[in-house]
Amino acid sequence: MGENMKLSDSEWQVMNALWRKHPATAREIEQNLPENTKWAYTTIKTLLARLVSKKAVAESKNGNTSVYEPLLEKKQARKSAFRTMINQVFEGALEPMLGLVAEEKKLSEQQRRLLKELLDNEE
Amino acid sequence: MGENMKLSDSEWQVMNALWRKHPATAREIEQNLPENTKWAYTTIKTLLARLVSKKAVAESKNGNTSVYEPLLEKKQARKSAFRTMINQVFEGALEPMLGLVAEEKKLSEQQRRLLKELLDNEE
DNA sequence: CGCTTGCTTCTACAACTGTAGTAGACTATA
DNA sequence: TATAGTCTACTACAGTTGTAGAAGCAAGCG
Repeated sequence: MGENMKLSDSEWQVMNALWRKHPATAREIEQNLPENTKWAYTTIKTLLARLVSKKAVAESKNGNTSVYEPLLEKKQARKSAFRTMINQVFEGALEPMLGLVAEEKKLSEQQRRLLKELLDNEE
Repeated sequence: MGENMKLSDSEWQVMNALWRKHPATAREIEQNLPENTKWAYTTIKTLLARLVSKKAVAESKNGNTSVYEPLLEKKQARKSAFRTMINQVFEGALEPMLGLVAEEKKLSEQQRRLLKELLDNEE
């Protein structure tokens, strides 16, 4: 079944908004987009239509208004994007990616130490 | 300078081959593509031309033959793809991504334990 | 009832991608 | 020198993506 779904950058924005709150109308989705994302309303509708035809989103009517619901699950989508990246960007190896994680500012010393350890007794 | 480089799927394949061995001619790159990737030679040339115009790759001539060299560094490219994914797919948070890593088959029990630990003493 | 508002469906259109084919140039070879 | 092989530079062309405008229809308002 529809697992190997490929979302474009803009589609991710919309899906993220929809996962955040759903079911949702296009207007509500608009509200849930990141601050810096300002699209014409019809742009959002276009993206939604594309997602519907991909079967990533379900559309139903409440009167004249469309109400959207994710069909694709967030976890599923994330996992698939993650795998794709590991394969394409890191040529299938987790370690180099974890190496980048270890460089992240956000980590505490504690975490960084654990991650190092994890990577070390790798080789 | 040119850091926020965006590579397409096919371009990643080419860059990976080029990083693996360089400088390289188009023929050599062809050799270094994954087994399952069989492109017409001119397809590779087209992709290389696009990468050259993006300044991800440098082209020089050896006689009549073009020789390519990466300009974009692998680590740089990886980091940037990684960041993009964290932001777009994981909405800026590392932990859910590490959660996926923890589910990976490839990890040893040992590693998985460390990763869990790392994630736990998070919040 | 005509106007404003809000939502919908269609249509648009350029840039980017995936994937080549073609024709011209040069070289080694029979 | 005619022929085959290998490059290169151009051209092609459909599908995807980003981003939206236009026009049509229903509901509330004055």
